[in-house]
Amino acid sequence: MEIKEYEELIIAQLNKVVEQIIDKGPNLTIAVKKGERVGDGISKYLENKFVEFTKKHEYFTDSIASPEGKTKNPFDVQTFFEINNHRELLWVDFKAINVDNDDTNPDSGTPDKVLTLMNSGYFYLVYILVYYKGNETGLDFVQNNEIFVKSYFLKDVSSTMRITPANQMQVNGFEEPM
Amino acid sequence: MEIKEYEELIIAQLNKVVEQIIDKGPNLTIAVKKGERVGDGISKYLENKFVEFTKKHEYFTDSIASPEGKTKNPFDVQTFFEINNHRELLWVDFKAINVDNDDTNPDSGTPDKVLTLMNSGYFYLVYILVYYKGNETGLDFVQNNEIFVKSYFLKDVSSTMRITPANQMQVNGFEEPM
Amino acid sequence: MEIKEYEELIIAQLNKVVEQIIDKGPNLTIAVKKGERVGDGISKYLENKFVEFTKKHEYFTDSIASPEGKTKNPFDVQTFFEINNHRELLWVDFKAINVDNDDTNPDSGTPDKVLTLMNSGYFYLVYILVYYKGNETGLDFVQNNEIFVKSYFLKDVSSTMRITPANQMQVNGFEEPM
DNA sequence: GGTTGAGAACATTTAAATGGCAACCTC
DNA sequence: CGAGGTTGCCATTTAAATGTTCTCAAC
Ligand SMILES: [Mg+2]
Ligand SMILES: [Mg+2]
Ligand SMILES: [Mg+2]
Repeated sequence: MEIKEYEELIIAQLNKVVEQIIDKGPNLTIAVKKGERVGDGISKYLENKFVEFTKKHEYFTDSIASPEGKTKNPFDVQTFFEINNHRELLWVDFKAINVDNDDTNPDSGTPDKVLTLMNSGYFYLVYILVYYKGNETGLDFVQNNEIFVKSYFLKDVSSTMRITPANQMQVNGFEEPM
Repeated sequence: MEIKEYEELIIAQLNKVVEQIIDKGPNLTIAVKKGERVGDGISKYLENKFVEFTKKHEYFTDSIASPEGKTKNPFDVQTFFEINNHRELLWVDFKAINVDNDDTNPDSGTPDKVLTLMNSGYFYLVYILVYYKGNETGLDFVQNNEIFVKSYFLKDVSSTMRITPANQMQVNGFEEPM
Repeated sequence: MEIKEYEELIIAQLNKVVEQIIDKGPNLTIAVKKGERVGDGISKYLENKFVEFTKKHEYFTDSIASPEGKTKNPFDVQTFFEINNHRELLWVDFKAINVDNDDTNPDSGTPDKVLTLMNSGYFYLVYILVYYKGNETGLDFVQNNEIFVKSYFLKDVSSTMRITPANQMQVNGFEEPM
């Protein structure tokens, strides 16, 4: 299999898992007041669900969520993508975007962890973006450009990516990957 | 009145307002999973209550909460302390500390806003610390060293205060002011 | 001395300082792609040089550059113009214009830009325009209509001008608008 | 005198928005 | 061509934890 197909398969499978999570539970009871940001709670929800939904999966194995209380953990989910005796480690970073706000440029991880990951022989850091809106009692996952979930690899991030003084990669939440 | 007494009166009155808020509503329905940080939601709650509780107040007037959606606003609450025809503007910054966590060193505002405030002829930036713990359905405000609320002025902050690369003042949440 | 002459002298002296800066270093190693803007970098360069070049100066004293990171700072450089025991505070704002970009038009376009800003409530005293072009390794300062530097003297800063707690400039204001 | 442990002090990382400004686009 | 609005790009600020390093005291 070509590398390109292989990578596309990973992305497609990740999208599918998270789409299923959203499909089974399209709203959460996490309250969102206007202008409030609840990324932390949404991420924890998706992390746990991801692990649950990949307990038995055609491609993903050994998924773990970011450990409780580890507020500086380098991944939200770690999982392995397995195909034809090849086993690829993935670090997933969820981004939860409130589409009622004007714009967003989330911190996207320290660049240092890219090195950590590569030194351990792996490569793939993946962002998974989800979109939401507050309602009276909590929040709904919603579509952006007709999709609920957008996954892409750090290696494909837009060239407008930059490093902030806090040593975080940063890229606009609506910027297309390459 | 001496400056010292005057300042002590401000602090005592601030503590009293927030103690009353907590007394009337000692728990919130904001869910706190272990290791999660819900400072944003707690701050918004306290901001609105502070405004409500100082609508008619012996000392505080014209309180306003941080405007909705302004995620970069320099204060959580702005209020005026009035006594003997003297009117003092205060900028309040709430800090919500989860006592189940090991430690905390919250970002405490950009140092640049100190100059902004001074240029406009004012001086008093106040931190108001509250403590909480998650429970099954939400959170309880709790005591730390037998107090629910600790207020102090930026000018009295511990000398261990430092500036982070993100241009935020930082100080340990349990550090005593001078 | 007439006001008009006085103002012309200030402008002439400002132009001279910046012309000297450009003369001593006619190119920078700041990379410029077409359509990109590097105003920030050029401004920082000119600010520091301006302070350096007016350390000992016939007319300018006590020059300071804008504090690092303060985007809301009302000036790029603050300096004092001294003549005959008269001391005038000047706030300088640099504008860097890439002549390769589509909008650039000599003479009339640029002053309009400046007036627009002024009408929208900005209050800078002097704008100093410099022109540049990208090259292979960085950028060159260039002439526009045979001049390297163009300064516009806008209007006096009223003594009632101040920065409000909401971080806005205000003239003749009484209460803080939010 | 060196080692260990504890505590203090500080650095780093995590959650995601708004705000500013030059360049571009449209009429 | 000019005016006005929009877009793209980046900087800054906001929510609060853990983790590392240094210092000092006790053994
Ligand atoms: Mg994440
Ligand atoms: Mg606060
Ligand atoms: Mg400028």
